[in-house]
Amino acid sequence: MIVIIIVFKIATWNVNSLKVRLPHVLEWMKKADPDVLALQETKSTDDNFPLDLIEEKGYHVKFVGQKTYNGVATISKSPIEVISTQIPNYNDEQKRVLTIRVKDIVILNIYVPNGSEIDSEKYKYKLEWFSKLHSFVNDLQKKNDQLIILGDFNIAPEDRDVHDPNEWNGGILVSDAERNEFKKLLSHGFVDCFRINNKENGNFSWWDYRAASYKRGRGLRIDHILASEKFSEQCLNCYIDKEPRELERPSDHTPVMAEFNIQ
DNA sequence: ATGGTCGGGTTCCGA
Repeated sequence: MIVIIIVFKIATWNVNSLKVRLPHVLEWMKKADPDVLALQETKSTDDNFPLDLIEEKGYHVKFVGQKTYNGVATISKSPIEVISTQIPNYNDEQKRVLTIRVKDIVILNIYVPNGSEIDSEKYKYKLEWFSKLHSFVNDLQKKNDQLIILGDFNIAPEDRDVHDPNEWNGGILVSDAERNEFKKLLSHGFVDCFRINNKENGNFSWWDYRAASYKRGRGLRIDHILASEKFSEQCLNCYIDKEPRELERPSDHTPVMAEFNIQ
């Protein structure tokens, strides 16, 4: 009996300005060969989006941006159908969401608000944003079996995702309220792909630019790929690639990629 | 050691 495995690779990367990071992105795509790459913090208006430079490499891309802040884009080797460029029924000026379909897989690319400080206005916005996300995800689940939520969640789900849990204890990105939002996604039928096979601590996707955090290993795992439960059974592997964090002028985040058997 | 460094776009804000 011959078993055919078709591997479909889905990745996420907060690039912190696509204009600055496009060479890193194209180089990484050549190396890692993702079928889909979700980008956050493009910081590009739609007018200025480097559409031609991506399409001339043979990729498809959809994007939603704004001036100065936020912005998300999703690049794909095969054609993209856009489902939504926002959370429906949520009047939010900030461009943080892009939902697409590629090959019967629905992929929700999110840039979760950072939250700034506990109990700040931005923190309240982060929690409100999540409440709207949950109902959107619930709707998507009704219609789609193969569902991916990925992006910069700005949440380190557990202490093993934090370089020094005591130092971070209760702060932004690790507070109970934020972690509960992440847990709620898991309890509503999603699996954190990275944690299927890797239970270790010390695996991070973001290191602050300041205080030589990367060199000192002071990171957090805040970029995630969640798969709907049934689809997660097809996940073969999920890894964080630290290599781009070592380049000149790196993003403060590094890519995360999950591989699925779609046969 | 309670700071630091990026990016965008102006002379500061957000992360």
